[in-house]
Amino acid sequence: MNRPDPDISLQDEAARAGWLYYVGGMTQDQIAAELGTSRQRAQRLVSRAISEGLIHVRLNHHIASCLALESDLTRRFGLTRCRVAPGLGLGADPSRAIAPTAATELERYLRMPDSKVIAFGTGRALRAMAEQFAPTDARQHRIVSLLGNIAPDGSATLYDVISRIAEKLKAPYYPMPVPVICDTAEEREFFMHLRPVQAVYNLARRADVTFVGVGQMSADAPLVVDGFVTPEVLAELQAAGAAGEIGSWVYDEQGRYIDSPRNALVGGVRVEPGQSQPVIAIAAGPSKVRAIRAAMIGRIVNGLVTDEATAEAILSDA
Amino acid sequence: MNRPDPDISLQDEAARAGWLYYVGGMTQDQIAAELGTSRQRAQRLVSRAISEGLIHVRLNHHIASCLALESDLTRRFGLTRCRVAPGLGLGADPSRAIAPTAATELERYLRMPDSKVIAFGTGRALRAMAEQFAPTDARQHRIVSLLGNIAPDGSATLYDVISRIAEKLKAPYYPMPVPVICDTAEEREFFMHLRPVQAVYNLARRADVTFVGVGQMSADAPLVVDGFVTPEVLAELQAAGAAGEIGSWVYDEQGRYIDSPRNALVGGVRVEPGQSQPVIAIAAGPSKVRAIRAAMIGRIVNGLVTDEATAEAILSDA
DNA sequence: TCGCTGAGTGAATAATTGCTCATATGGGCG
DNA sequence: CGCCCATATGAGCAATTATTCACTCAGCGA
Repeated sequence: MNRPDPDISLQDEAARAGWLYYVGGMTQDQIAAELGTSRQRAQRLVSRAISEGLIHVRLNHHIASCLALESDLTRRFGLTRCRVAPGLGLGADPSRAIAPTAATELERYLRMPDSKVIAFGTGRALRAMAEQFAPTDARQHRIVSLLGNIAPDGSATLYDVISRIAEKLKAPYYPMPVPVICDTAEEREFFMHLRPVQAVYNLARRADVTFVGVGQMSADAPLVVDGFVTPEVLAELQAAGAAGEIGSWVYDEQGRYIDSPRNALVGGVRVEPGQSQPVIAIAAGPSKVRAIRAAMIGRIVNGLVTDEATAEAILSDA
Repeated sequence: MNRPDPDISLQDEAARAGWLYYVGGMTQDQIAAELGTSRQRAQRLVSRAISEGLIHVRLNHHIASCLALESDLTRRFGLTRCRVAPGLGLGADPSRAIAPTAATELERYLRMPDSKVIAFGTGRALRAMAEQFAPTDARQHRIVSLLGNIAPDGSATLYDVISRIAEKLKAPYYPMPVPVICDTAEEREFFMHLRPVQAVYNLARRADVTFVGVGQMSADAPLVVDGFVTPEVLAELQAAGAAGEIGSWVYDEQGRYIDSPRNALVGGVRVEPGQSQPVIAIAAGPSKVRAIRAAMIGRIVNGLVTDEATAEAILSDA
């Protein structure tokens, strides 16, 4: 990722190949000639340009049915922002489908010339968004994490959405140096009262805009998959009426945070319902329908980026 | 272009096919299945999505050599903005190469929340830009033309860059209802003193940002190609030291407007040198090198979007 | 009504692309 | 010093995509 020279020029070459291919509409043979290399290599450069996210493809047309869903959702749940991306069909990863749309939404805020505090949760969808948006110089903003970055096993790599984003923007960023989930209430107290944690905490609470993922509470819950809760605890939460989770804080069908000892151990900021600033959920997929709807009912979030199938499901069940 | 229903849903379908193809990475067979149509048709939808500009491809990586050229140009000519797009190789239309980059530049201003007056010249490059940028709701801005829109033969179609842009933005726009080039000085006087013309004129003069094309004065001059001046007049202008033209106003090697009777007949606004607001030239191609350099020397423009080959040529001759 | 035009369609085919495999290269490490 | 692993390369081939062609059909003016 950051070896000094050869990698840089390789990226340059890949970017150029991608440019010639997609913008110039040239064939790989022509590109090979242009770059003075073999067709093989040209092909590999182009595919690298895609896989490394050097090339962006966006849709420049609001498909009517998506627009209709957006306005239905906005009306139904009183949202301030709503974007529905066309679905990619069954079997495709919904996170990927919404990533470009989410990235566009993020860029809206990044363009603003005055300094904003932008807060992020975690999750696949946010990561995909982070990979999609175009690097800009947006150092006027501050990027802050809502969640602790200390995982149970010590590895923090899974959750560095914000560092990726901040690097692309050259903006200062504030990770939350606490465990995602503490072992005891005392431990949580201890961490949350540390001076630097307080600073980040306050920054995150007064964020001008917040982007969050939404976790479902079914068997495939990210909390379980990523090892933050055991299946047993999940069962308890389900019994207590859990419908979804945002930043590890679990809420019920009405979007009210549930009163569980488990919630009391979560490090990081709890997104409070009914905010006036935008709180935008980036989430899609059949298993998340219930969780997303509950979050909107409880007004934990007031904005949504999702895909067509999910939007339909949310509306039809409602 | 605007038949009522079938065309709309066709565009929708094309957009969806393009989305599935480029974002979803699906094969045309899969798309055909998804859309319930033949592979043939899927292929045609995808290619339509491209040709109608529904799909946008952008490069998410600053190629090192382009960055270097940008900073060289900025330093050398004291520019406020400069973007250099990677070239598309010999034989390709340079306007197309710079269009996506120019569109990105335009979008920078469109995102601004407070109302701006944005002025446009004409030309192939601007047209290409207009086709590339993403429609947004930016009705806070006003779009104004620098040039007259009455062509010698009465046809105005070639020069409706601004209406296309304004439509995409749903923004109000102000064409300049005067001839591009008047027959006599009296005619020009007459037109320019009409009340509505005055209004547009004043709007254009105080534009917050201006985008212009740059015309060369060689044998392939756009002024001649488009029939605004005869080859004889061109020869006169060349003899008078003409180096280039912006909005039909002809200037010399030092970027000073030349004192020719021909210039006195041009309808529309003359972009004055040394503006503090951004005046951005969108231009590339070997034959324009001299014209672009002169415009920057004379500070008629203080920003530039061009391609690699042109940037190199401008710097090497300087 | 008829014939024309222009856009759209499927089939066939040519061109292009992506993948696999066998092989080379080169730095790190015992 | 030599081995090994990771990575890059070119060839060949299968899959995918673009284009051409012959045909249909709706719209339209004579």
